[in-house]
Parts: sequence; structure tokens; C-alpha cells
Amino acid sequence: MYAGDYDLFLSQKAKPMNALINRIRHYSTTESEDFEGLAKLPHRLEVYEPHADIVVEGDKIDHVFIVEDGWAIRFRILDDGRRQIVNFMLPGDCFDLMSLNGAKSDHNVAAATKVTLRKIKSKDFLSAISENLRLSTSFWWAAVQEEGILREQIVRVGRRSAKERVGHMILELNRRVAATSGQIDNYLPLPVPQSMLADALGLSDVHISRTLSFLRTFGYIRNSRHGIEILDREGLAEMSDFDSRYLHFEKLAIDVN
Amino acid sequence: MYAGDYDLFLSQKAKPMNALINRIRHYSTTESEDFEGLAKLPHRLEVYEPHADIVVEGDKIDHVFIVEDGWAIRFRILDDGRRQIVNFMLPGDCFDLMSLNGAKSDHNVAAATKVTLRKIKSKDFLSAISENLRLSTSFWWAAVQEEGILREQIVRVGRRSAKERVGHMILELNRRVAATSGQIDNYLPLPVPQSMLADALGLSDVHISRTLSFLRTFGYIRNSRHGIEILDREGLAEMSDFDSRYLHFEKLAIDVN
DNA sequence: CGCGGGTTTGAATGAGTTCAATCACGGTGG
DNA sequence: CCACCGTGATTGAACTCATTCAAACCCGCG
Repeated sequence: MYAGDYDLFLSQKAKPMNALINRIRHYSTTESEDFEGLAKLPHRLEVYEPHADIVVEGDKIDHVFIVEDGWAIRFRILDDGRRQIVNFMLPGDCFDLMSLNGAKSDHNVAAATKVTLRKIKSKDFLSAISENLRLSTSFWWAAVQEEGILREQIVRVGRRSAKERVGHMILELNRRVAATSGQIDNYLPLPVPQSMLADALGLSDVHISRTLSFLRTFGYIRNSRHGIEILDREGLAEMSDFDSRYLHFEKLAIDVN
Repeated sequence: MYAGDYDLFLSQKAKPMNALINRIRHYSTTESEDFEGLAKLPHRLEVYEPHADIVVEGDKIDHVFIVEDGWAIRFRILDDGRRQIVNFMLPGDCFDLMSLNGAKSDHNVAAATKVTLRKIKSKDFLSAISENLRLSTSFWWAAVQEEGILREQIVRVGRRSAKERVGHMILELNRRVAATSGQIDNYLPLPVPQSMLADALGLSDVHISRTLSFLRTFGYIRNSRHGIEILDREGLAEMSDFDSRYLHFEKLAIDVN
């Protein structure tokens, strides 16, 4: 339950961090070479089965994680079992970047699907990025973007209706997948059950099902157990008040001074 | 409406940043002297009247802000006027720490009460903290704590009932005020109208009023227009599932390597 | 000045409505 | 076979609308 697959220990002949590199290159001018120093660091590639814990509340945070493949969730469980998923973590996302040695996690992270993670000691990570300005700026940018996603999540669960929440989340996930794949695709693979969307959006699983029916009958989407096809992106965006600038591809004019 | 009071320009004989220093000293081993370099930087103290805009969506982010006095809010407005307050910013809080030159704000910041802010150019700020490890660790810690507050806000609006939300928020604000004042006080000054609590908690102002009535008749609190007295902290904490470790005073075992 | 009336802003509370939760059961696909 | 999804029926928490009340604020006038 707890541990990942520790068999894959790589240090020299590391595979490139494709997902992360792709994502970052769509936004900034960082080059793949910038990641070489990072890839040469001692680190582990770990594979977690669905539902496996990755970080448990109270764990000491001394590693930085990069999602290579699969989806992970960050969540809290309330005393009576209610669960709130704070956010989904997709390939190319990093987390626990802002660790402080000695700090403990205030939430859980678990594998939503089968997940492959790259795990680097915070100490090694910090010294590696401090040697490369483009690299450190890239991770800084990743942390800024993640904070923006958290804020959007607050607005979504705080002030949007169920229909808006679901529509908005579909479009956000679609954009985030696009950020690593390199292109917007009208098909969004959704490898998690509806109950996970429910726990992310503060709704019941029954109501997620009903809301998807609504989106279907209105012709916004078509969906199966494995994913969602966006049929009317314009209409869906308008219905759910999705800001077209949110998470938009746009190279940052990063001033490195 | 837009501009603050630009009259107060200080650079050499700066007043100490009391609120921030107090807050940080309760958590870490930073000394007041560490802040001297920062206080000597060119910066402005600006005063904003209630409801005045501080940062507007789309503004270029090139300053770091420190709240000296009063409360500010960070929020987004939806097309039809619904407002979600992402978080409150209290004396001692800092924001826009994680700016990237060239980035634009995706949300608004406004004065909730009369607010005094210290405003430092990001560039100056970054070069100042990079010269002092204890200082940079302190701000790093502040950013980590703020992220924790955002996550807690997601859980609150996503999965807690109205009663829990209000109770939980009261206890959080009480702790945050305590972090700068230095001691837990059973009286929480609440200088904002109930409608602001409503917009922070994703509820209607009417329901905030009803919920406070409930908390009153149950003997948890007593409240006036200006603040809330916590009569039964234990009971309130249990009712609202407030984790006693959340935001607790506790010097971080910060490993500065 | 300071006092009183008019206006504004905020809070409490009742009545009726609505959106989403819960309960329940049947279907389906891996 | 079991986790997941769909859909009907019922319940409930929070919303809206509407009104009253209270406090704060303004401002001119004695």
C-alpha cells in the first residue's frame, strides 16, 4: 500500500523527463539541455498502483516529485470520511517543490491511476536548479502556475453551479493535457471514476452523473467510461464561464534579471 | 479609487515591519536584524481606503507587498457579478512573492478596511533576500504557509457544511491574528461585513447571518458588528472539525542546508 | 461646534423556492 | 462478479425575496 516500486533506480542513463520538458517548452524558452543536470542527479523512478498512497499526512517532506505518467490526486479526508481532492496532478506536473526541510505534509497524495513518478531529494534538487537560471525560472513558473490552479479551484467550488463546475473542470483538464501533448485535442482521456470528479468539485457522484447527462443532452460533450469528447467547445466555455486566457499557451516574457 | 497614498515615501529611516517580524519570529529563528537590509531598500508605504483596488486583474506584477495594517482581500468576480474571495490578507501577510517579471495578475486585490501596505520592487526584494539565508528561508516559509491556507480554503468550501465553514474560518482567522499579536485572544476583531465572509465561504450573506445566530444560540460565540468573542473554543473546534495542528505555533526545524 | 433628522449600510428573521444530496435499484462492461 | 454508471423518488440545506430593525454617517442649522 505504502511503497512504490523501488526497483527502477536510475542515475546516469536517465530517460528524459519528456512530459515536464514538453510542458515547460510550450511556455518558456528553456531548452532540453537545461534539464540534463537535473536528469543526472541521483533519483528514483517509482511506479504506484491505483489507490496507492504516495505521501501521507504527517510525512516528512524531503523529496520533489515529477509526474512522468498517470494521474495522481492531492486530497484531505475529514473525520467522517468526506474527501476533498485539492487538485489533480497530471504528467509533467511537479509537486512539493516548495518543501522546507523539516516540514510535514498537511495532506495526502495518492495514485489515481497507475502512476510513474520521478523522485529527487529536495537538497539535490535545490542545488541543481540553483546552478541554472533558466531551469530555476522554469520551476518557479511551474509553482506560480500551480498556485493559479489552486485559486481557480477555490472559485470553482465556492461560487460556481454544478454544471459550471463540471464544464469548467473538463476544459481545464483538457488544457493541461494539451500543455504536455503539445496540441489541443477534442478528446480528453479521463482515467478516473466519476466519484473522483465529485470529490474534486465538492459534489456527489450521483450529481456528477446527472450533470454529465445534461452536458450530453445539450450537445456539449459525448462521453464514455474512459474519456470525454468535447463537441461544442465554444458553447461549453460560455456555459461554464471558462476564461479563454486561463492556462493559455503563451511564452512568458521572462526577464531573467 | 485606484491609487494609494503616495505621500509616504521612506527609504532610510524606515519603521520596522512589526507585524511581519512578529509573525515570523513565532515560527522561525529569524532575528529582527535580518530584516534591516530589507527595510533599507527603497520602498513605499501606501494607504488604501476601504474598497480601493490594490491590484487589478491584468496588472503587471512587479512588486512584493507586505500588509502592515488592516485587512485586504484577494478575489475574482464572475461575469454575472458573483464574487469569490480567495483569501483574506492580514497584517504580517505578504503577497505576490512569487511574481515572475512579465507575469500578469489573474485576480484582484482590494482593501477590505483601511489598509497600509509596504510595497517593494520585486527585483530589489529578490536581490535583498538572496543575501541573507535566514531571511530567504522566512519568506519561503511564508509562501509555503500561504499555500497551506489556500488548500484549507478548498477543503472548506468544497466539503464542509455552512456551520463548519463559518466556525472553521473564525478559528483560522483567530489563529492568524494570534500569530502576529503573539497570543491567542478569545476576542477576534472582525472589521469586515458579513457579506465578505459570505463571499469567502461561498455562502449567501443571509445564510452567514443565520449561521452566526446558530453559533450564538449554541453558546459557541457572542458577536457584535465589530468582532466575535469565542466562548467555547473546544466545542467550536469540534463542531467545525478544526485541526488543532493547523497553523499552530511551532518553530520549524528549518534545516538551512 | 453639537444636536437632530435623513440617509446609508449592515444585520436579523420569515416565507417560499431551488439545487443538489440521499436513498434505492437496475443495468453494464471489464 | 463487482466496481461503476444511470435514473427515479424523496429529502434537505442553502438560496432568494421581502421586510423590519439598528447602527453609523452626513450635514445643515441653531
